[in-house]
Amino acid sequence: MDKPTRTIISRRSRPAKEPLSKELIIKTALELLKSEGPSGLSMRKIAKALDTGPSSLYVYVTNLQELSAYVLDHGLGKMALPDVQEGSWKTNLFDALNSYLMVLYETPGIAELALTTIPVGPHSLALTEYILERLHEGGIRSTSAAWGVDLLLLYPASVAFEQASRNQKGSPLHALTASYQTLDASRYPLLAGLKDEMTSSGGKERFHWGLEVILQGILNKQD
Amino acid sequence: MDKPTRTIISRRSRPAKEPLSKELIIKTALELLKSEGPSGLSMRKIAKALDTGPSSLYVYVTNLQELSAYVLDHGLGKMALPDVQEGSWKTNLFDALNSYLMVLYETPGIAELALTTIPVGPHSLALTEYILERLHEGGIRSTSAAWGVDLLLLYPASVAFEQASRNQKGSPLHALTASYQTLDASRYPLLAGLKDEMTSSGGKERFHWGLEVILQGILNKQD
DNA sequence: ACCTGAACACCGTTCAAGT
DNA sequence: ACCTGAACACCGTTCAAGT
Repeated sequence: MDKPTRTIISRRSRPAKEPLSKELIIKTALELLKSEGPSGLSMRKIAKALDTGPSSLYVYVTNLQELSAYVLDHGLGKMALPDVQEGSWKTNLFDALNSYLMVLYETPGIAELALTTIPVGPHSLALTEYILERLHEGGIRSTSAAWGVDLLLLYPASVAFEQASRNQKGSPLHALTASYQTLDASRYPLLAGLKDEMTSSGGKERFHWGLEVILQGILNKQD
Repeated sequence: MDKPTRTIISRRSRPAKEPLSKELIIKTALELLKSEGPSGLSMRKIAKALDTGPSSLYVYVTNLQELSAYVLDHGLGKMALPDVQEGSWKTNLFDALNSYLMVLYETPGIAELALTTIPVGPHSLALTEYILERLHEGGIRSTSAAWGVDLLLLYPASVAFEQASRNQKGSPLHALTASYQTLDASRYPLLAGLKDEMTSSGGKERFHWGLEVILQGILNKQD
């Protein structure tokens, strides 16, 4: 996350303005994403925050898409992957994915990136590798493992993103809730009957349930 | 929902230019989304296609977000939900989700909407209700059913969206593939070993596998 | 009631020009 | 080599003004 080595440099000639760098751009972008949400992630806003023009950023970064991938990975740096020595493979797997979820909750903009950006970068890869290791320990390997990771990573991202959409005030949540309230019970009887279960985010319990479902399914399929 | 009464009007005075309407706007928007992809879904482009200014659209539609929800639902109108009389609940469930997937494949822009837009509207609701019915037939109900639908709907959308990202040429696919090729086998040994399975889209087989996993998981969890 | 022009406040990206 | 100003080609949304 932090690079404390940098602070030692401190040339006297420049008062506060650090020189531009890829690292600094990514960090600034992530801060903007945290403070302003998805719309904060714009070349122009990042440039302004760094006190330059937008064109200056293109020296360090190819385009916004690439920058977004870096920001995603940088954000994932906060994850805590549990010590392998401590618990069962399953506990560790769940804890890792929970840590992933927490990062996505904390900075909802990252959840959107996780869903729409292809995760390259060391932290994404480390998480994937970690999950593959746990699945391997649990006896799940090869194709099952490869396809399973996808499912296991997708779920937290979508849960976090849905939450984020729900918390936006201007968003279509109102439309959704309104629509569920108005639900024509004769046309959609089951949906109408389950509307409370569907609308409620469900919290930790629901998330855990989903992971269990996926994992049980994977285990079941290969026997 | 739909106002079919309108078609009867047909005044001779206007040669080809239909009068503006919510329906027409949604249809035009969907065509643009099909032909130009996600960037085609813009108020200005829709307006231009309808030979007006963007401000005219706001008479019929609150904003782009709301319009997107309508476009999503309109696109889902092409789904074919299998006749309940014919097959087992499981076959019907899989066929319905496959039909959903096909619509999303055909118009990749819709996949992105499915992932980022809260699905209100008759066709979305009909699909949800249909799935709940099949699950009910299969003995899955209440909370399991409510939470399960979420998982079952999420999966096709993400599969289609991933595919769409993969097929974009300018996209980070290159970066992904390159990154997977360059994968440091000593740092991420399992990932490196599975890179072919992970990169390949896998097609129908993989999709079916994923649905089975989710369904098996749900069935397993409630016993 | 419906439509429009023009404006406001934004975007990403490029490129010639400066230091 | 690095940075910048200015421009290009776009956005969504609003609103006074017209018919």
